Amino acid sequence: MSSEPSRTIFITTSIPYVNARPHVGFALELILADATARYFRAQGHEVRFQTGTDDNSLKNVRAAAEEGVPTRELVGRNVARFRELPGALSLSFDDFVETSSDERHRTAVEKLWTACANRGDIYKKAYRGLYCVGCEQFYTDTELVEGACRDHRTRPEIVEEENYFFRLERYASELLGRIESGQIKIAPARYRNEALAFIKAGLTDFSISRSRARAGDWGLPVPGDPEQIIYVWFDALCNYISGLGYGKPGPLFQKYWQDPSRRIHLLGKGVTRFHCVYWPAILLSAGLPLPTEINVHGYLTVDGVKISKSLGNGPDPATVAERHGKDALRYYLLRHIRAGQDGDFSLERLARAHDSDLADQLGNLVSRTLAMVGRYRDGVVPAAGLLEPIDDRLATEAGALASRIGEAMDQLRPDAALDALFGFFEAANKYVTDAAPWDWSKRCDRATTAAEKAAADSRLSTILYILVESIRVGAELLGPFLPETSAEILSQLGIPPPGSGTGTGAGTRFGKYPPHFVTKRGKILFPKSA
RNA sequence: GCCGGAGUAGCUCAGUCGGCUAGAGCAGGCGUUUCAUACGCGCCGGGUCGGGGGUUCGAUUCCCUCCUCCGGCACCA
Repeated sequence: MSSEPSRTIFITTSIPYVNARPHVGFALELILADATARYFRAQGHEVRFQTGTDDNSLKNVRAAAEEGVPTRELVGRNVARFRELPGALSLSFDDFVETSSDERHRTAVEKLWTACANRGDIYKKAYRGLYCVGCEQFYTDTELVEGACRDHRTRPEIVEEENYFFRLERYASELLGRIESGQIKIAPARYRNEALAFIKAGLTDFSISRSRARAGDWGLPVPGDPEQIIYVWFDALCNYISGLGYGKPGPLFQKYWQDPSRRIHLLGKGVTRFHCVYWPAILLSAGLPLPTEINVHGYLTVDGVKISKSLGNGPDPATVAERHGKDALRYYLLRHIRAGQDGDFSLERLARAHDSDLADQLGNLVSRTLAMVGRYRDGVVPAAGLLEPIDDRLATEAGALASRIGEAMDQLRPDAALDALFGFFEAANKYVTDAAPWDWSKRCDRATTAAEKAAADSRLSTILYILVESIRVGAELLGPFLPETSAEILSQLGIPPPGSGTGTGAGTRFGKYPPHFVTKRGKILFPKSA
């Protein structure tokens, strides 16, 4: 195996606006990103995984107004809920950008604006629109009901204000080329097609500022024109580079934005246009590198019903994780919500996945194996003797696992990776049945000659070794997806925690771990409730 | 309206360039093992592959049409 050169990877989630507490829909994105980041780290890449919150959204202002609290207060309260997520969901992000309070962000946005302005891509133009005073919002004709605002039943007035515009049109052909050539890889393909169709339909310059009044006096002011607030999308998209210190470029920005092998954005299908069109155009204008991959996931329904932040019908991921287990939640979201597709979240299905996949297949496999090592070998893993075909088959499958998972993860497909992993655990369970170690133990006891006893004993040892080693390899590979479970299994196998022992990469190779280490039967994995 | 997806066993979905008796997982039924978290393993799926039409020796897979659902074109993870 040739060792791949170590490469750096930058991976982000989109940043949600914080008008409410986080729900499972966003947890999906965080967990997808986390598993991906952990996977690449385990592969020896230098990874920086960043997330954050979109504090400056007008939706936050509205939510605060409805509650009658200052925007700052509402944002602060909800940001805190998002910040609790890493512990609750085992997230391993390296940085968290709060757009309303992070100095790095403010300086980065200003710098980005200035860079685009210096390029001649920002200009002032009158914006005319139908404005509802009650909503403090502009509407298009189609959003109105018989010419009136549906909330206030009043006819909006025509309001005109000067805004700054971004010369999006200038970048149409360049964007087209970058996407068609695959320099920006957009997956699934339908979102790539949508972006292309959108660009081909003709791009028009878009407004990137609001009057201070229209922005609810919330957000970042335009450099040199404090009466204008920067449009929240220009602001929010910038978070990706502000966390790397774009405002004051240093080694971090160089390493993870200028030079990395991959810049990966994970996002939901609702915000593809901003990421596939606006954001790359802004970067082109500022003379910066573009994302290499834009990976789009679908939306979650809950028991078949659309999640709505304002309705608050999205389950709180922290609560679900606490009640059903973090790894059970991670597992459900990573495997049973198929990559790039919409999916349904239900506690029943989560419970079913927990019981039949995690407890019965994986947990029980570990349990029965350690029980046999305990009973037949006093907890000490024996060395293998000669391998029979049945042993070879499982060993071969174990040996191929890493590359199968690698193929899936290179396409950012944790669901496919877990398919492979759990298919392997299933094979290991079949192996137990077929190899029937208990038979060899009995044969050992009933043996009438020393040679017969030795043969049976050796066969039993081989089976146990194959089993333990299979579980070990599986557990190593499980790490990015179910970190706690992985660590617990390795610990029960008597393997020292990462950093002190098996290391990465080679640790997923079958047959590498030496025998004679002592297992420590621990707690039941995924205990079932009833 | 235009563009793009999707409609396959009770549920969730796979099905490469058209072709062996259309598959998997879950749920359910039957059987079986005993190392194990009553867990595992084996067997059981006659489903008009949304409807209709067409091309073809032959279509779930190509073409047309219709129906249903969803998304984009009109600032939601």
